[in-house]
Amino acid sequence: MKFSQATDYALHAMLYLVSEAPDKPVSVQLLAEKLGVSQTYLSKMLTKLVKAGLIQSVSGVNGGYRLRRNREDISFLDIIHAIEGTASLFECSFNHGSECLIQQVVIEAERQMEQYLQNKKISELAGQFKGIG
Amino acid sequence: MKFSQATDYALHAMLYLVSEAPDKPVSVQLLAEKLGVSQTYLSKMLTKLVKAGLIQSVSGVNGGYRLRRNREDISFLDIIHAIEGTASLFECSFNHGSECLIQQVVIEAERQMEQYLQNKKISELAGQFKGIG
DNA sequence: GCGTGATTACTCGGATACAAGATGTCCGAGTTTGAGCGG
DNA sequence: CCGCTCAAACTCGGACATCTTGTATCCGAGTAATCACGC
Repeated sequence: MKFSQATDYALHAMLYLVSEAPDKPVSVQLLAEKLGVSQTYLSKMLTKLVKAGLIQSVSGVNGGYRLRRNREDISFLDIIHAIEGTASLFECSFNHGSECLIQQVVIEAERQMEQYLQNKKISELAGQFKGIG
Repeated sequence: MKFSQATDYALHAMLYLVSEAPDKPVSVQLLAEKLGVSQTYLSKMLTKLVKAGLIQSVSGVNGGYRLRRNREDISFLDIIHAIEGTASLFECSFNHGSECLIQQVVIEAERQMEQYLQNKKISELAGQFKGIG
């Protein structure tokens, strides 16, 4: 039970895009260099963000990745869900009827966390962004 | 990013102890039979619960595991922390100064979830407990 | 009946095995821009 | 100067390798209650 490092990468990459390049596409190479991670692995995360509709890819020379939606609309939860998936964090493996009381409690707790992450927009941090390193 | 099945086992085992056997020790064998899981694996979880101080082991014949604390005091968070560990769910892997804004947001979200789980006691479900299967 | 030892029913911990997921690399294919070159 | 071709700079996707973690089993050691047995 831990957030993956991939989520960490994705959040920082999105913060960079929102802060430094609102409309110009940024290449994986540059982004990976700024974050200090490998291009190929980072590109996998960006692909997921594309599939989630958060950013779009621009192919060809001078291409790269660019924000798709309005910067104010992108929440932490959007990014986390794009990488980690939207499946519930808890699934009861016993088959007691249809509903497990324990599962209901844990899922409600999860909902508390997601609600907070939903209301928190990545753009709120953009002003204080001073670069990655 | 998912709760482990071990946590699922531990929560159900604790619910059983709180509901059905407030003071008599229950053997791993019986508990595993009730839950329908392997004894040896379940015993690993129970060991963790012992180390967390939630239950105590009674060795020898007619031994087993028994609640240690007051049943009303045991929260979901206690059990989850005993199995999953108390480490933060998110750790920024970049070294920008000392504090990462992204990390602060995620950790605050995590705190929201934990607060809910802390206030939710396992004994609240005991009344509606109808057995596992 | 009573003490002593053996048996039994438990927990405890380490070693091991296996599968799945996270992390990371490599490479070939497709796409767009732009430069070079011939007419 | 125009149009064609080709190279370069990108993304995209699959295949692969590796490492960690979760899941699970097995076994030997320790402990306490109880049973058996001899006195």
